[in-house]
Amino acid sequence: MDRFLSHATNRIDAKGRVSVPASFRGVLAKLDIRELYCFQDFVFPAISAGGPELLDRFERQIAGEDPFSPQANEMSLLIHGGGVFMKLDQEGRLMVSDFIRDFTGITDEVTFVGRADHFQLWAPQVFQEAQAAARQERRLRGLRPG
Amino acid sequence: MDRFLSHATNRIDAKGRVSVPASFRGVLAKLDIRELYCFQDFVFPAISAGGPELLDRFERQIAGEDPFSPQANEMSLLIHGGGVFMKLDQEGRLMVSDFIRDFTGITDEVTFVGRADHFQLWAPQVFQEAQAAARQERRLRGLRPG
DNA sequence: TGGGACCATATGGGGGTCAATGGGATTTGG
DNA sequence: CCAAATCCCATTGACCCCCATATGGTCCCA
Repeated sequence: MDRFLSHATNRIDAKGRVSVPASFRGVLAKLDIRELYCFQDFVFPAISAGGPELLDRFERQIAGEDPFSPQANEMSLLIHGGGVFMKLDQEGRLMVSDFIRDFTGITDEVTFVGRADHFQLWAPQVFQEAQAAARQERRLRGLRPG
Repeated sequence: MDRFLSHATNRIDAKGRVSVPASFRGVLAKLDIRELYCFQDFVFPAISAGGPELLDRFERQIAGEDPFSPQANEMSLLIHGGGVFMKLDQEGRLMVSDFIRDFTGITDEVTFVGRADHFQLWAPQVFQEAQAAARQERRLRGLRPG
């Protein structure tokens, strides 16, 4: 597998760590990603995580604008100020910091959600509801799959 | 790490000092920056800090304009009149002067915010609000990553 | 076909290391 | 000579390396 798919929920231990699903770790290994760039998602209350090239992509987008413009400044505030590099420990776990908890509402469990070229960290219940809402909206618009 | 990333909040002690996050100090060491050039941000109520070459860059931009133009005059007023050099003490702390407090509203805690080639000092709550506003604006514009 | 060996993943916790913080002592500058 | 800044040392707590245990699934063989 070469992309992040499906979702899984894992428990946070007493030290505040959580295991990244093995299938996701496999993708990370395959893409040779050793450090995760994590940032606060622009739409959902979730943390998005992917390789450093995610940040590169954002920075290229900024570079296209006037560097002194308020738009560029705002964008930097989000992707630099709102982003972190994180490392997994030897067992493939990551620390669930306040940076993550405050933004997502995560307390004792994390739902990992695959998004092809990156994955996300959600509070389980929030994810369920967002998914249900998305399904509902799709139904209303008549955009059924198949 | 070769650039300033993420954010962290530290407490100001009884003597008015605050620790610069270790990850930021690591970047400073890597770039061999011993003295910080600090100035009042052009957009947000925050103090920006970086190496002396930041000032050089501003001065080069001024040099490119008519030296007697209102723009050049204004720019100089901001980067010269609104800028200072600061040093860290042996433990990597800096004094939070009135220069910083008055402009940012900082009282007893400082949020350090990475901005790639420099970092900023914010009042924690002001930063939270500015970031939320930036995210909201981005959402309205419909600019998704990728 | 059912039981059990085997394996991979998730989880728990000890202990060392380093960063953040607090405060006394000394120097510096006005 | 006084106030503020800096040096130096101590304490606390968070994070990370390392090893141990639990849990669930698969495969093989009787």
